[in-house]
Amino acid sequence: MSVDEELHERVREAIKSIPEGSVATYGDIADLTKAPSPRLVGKVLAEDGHDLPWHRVLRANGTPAPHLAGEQLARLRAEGVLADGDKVDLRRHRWADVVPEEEPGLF
DNA sequence: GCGTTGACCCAAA
DNA sequence: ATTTGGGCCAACG
Repeated sequence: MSVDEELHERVREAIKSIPEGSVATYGDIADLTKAPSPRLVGKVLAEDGHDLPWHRVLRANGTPAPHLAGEQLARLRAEGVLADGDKVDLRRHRWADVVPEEEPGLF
């Protein structure tokens, strides 16, 4: 297995792990999977994201990617994730609960 | 090796 | 809030 393929799988796994009603940013996934860059996450989704809950992946500011905005927002709305216009409340829905990162105290 | 093109991110103006 | 510019990584011609 090449490193590239493992990364590809890790990214997919991470996205599969996003619980319903929660969302994550490309940057978060990239960080969790140790991806070299968030762009790679986008590429993976573009190529092999058809069977993944890609609609739970948003950009850093809480807005979905331009071309998917309509579909993505519709799906999220169906899961109970309401958005103001195109922006989703990351503070509310961001997937940070089950992240295995060490928590430096609080705040 | 170089220029282009992305489901990106951030800081500054 | 929007635009601009820089950084980022991989794939393609």
